[in-house]
Amino acid sequence: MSKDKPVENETGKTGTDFMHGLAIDAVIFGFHDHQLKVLLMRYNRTGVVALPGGFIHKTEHLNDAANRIVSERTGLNDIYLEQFYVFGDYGRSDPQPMKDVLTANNIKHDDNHWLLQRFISIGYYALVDFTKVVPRPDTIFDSCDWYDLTNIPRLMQDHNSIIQKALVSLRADLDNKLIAFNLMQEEFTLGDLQILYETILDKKLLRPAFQRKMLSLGILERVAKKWTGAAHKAPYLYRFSKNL
Amino acid sequence: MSKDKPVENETGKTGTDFMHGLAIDAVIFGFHDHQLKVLLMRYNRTGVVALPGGFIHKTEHLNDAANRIVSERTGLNDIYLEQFYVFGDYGRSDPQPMKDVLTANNIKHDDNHWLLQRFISIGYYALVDFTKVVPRPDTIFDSCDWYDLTNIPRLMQDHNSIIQKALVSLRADLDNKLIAFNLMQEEFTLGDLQILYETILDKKLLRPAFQRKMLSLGILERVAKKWTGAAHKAPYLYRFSKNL
DNA sequence: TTATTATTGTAACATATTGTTACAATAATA
DNA sequence: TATTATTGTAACAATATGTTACAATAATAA
Repeated sequence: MSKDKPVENETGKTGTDFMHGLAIDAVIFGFHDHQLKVLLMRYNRTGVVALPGGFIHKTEHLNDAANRIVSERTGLNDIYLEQFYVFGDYGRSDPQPMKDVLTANNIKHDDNHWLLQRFISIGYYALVDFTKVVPRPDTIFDSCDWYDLTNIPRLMQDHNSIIQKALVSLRADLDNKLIAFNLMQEEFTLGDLQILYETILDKKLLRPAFQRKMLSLGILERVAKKWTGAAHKAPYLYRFSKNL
Repeated sequence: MSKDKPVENETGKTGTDFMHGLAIDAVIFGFHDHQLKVLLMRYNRTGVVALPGGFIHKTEHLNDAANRIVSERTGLNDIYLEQFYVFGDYGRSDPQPMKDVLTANNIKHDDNHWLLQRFISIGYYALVDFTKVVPRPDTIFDSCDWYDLTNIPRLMQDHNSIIQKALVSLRADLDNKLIAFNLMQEEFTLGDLQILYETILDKKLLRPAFQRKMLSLGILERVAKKWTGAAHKAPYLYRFSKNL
């Protein structure tokens, strides 16, 4: 979980510290300004944009690797993470964009370089508090930033379809697991929460039914404080109750 | 998808045709005699029992590999398969049982043999028509048979917990996807179907509600024929309608 | 101070879904 | 032809969800 200078090993010629042929790609969702956001890496010289990802150390638990990768990019710990699919089609990874990046980074490589071989990639999605994230570039890509989900550029390899599948999984999980709160700040109004749900599900919800449902879950704690606001009744603030 | 004599390569010393460090484990569910069954491999000499599994050819799609592996063990094609989790803890695979199997099979190996290294395993579950399956052993394990889910022995590595996780996933999918039919024969009564649901979910269901729900799905086709039976009203036979 | 305005919290009712009881319709057997 | 066991489904009850309505604010403007 080093947030310091990345070690040489991570891009070295041998890469002997990592398992080969296996990668993790992370779809890190945030929510801000009525928009779902995804954290993406960009190599400015070539313009290649990709999902944050990484590899699994030879003695590292898979889920630990996913945590480490997401922590390194966001500066956060204890992140909500969910494995959602394994992308393993042969030929899914066109090596050319990575080749360009390596060249531009002055990393020696031939066509047998392990980063240019076939990878099977395990997809994780993460839900984070947008306001707490400090995006950090990695060894290979030199910028790391939020993109509106509705405005994702053409990404490296099959990363566009990975995002789509992550979104489908997030929607399916929304009703079963109680995970939307991971995208909110600590305290929020039911109105905020409704906008989040509407954005994720891409459909309008009726306020009374939504509030009734959320409150009946018994996982929201009403905070005594109220909102400072505008010319109308102030909404209550809630927080996710850890008492369950 | 060769159902013939397994090729030397599959267990050879080099295994160069397969991706290393990655495996597929398949939880193949069947249903018979009011019981959920799982297909398991056994090496009779050492008594090791394990899930059917296999590896991914270097140019093979991941999902194709899963299909191939399940087809090889069951003799079936067009099998319902679902990726459900990736098992990647370091140390999840105690190499000793596999070592014993290799030794007993007279396969030359030292501790660096690729089959004794760390594997990350992609879990698939399969739903098959029990009556259509012809279980086939593989290169390493010399028998392949059904076990009652309620009576699974101690399995190799973490395979017991893989089965548990598969069952949890199956239960979760049961309401969302319409997959239970894959465990039935072509024609079945609503009573049969209810017993299947009750067995999977491990709880009693009320008949009128269950029938109403199943019929309202609009995916069941009532077959004109009726059941030959006992001293009471004969139930209708249904089949899953492909017209949707 | 007192309307005005916009938005919140929630009651009240309507509709839909699911749970439960009841019973007529069989298909053999006695 | 009665008996028995089980099926198909109607009928009602209990919940859950969708919708309308409205009182309760929190600022602003008169």
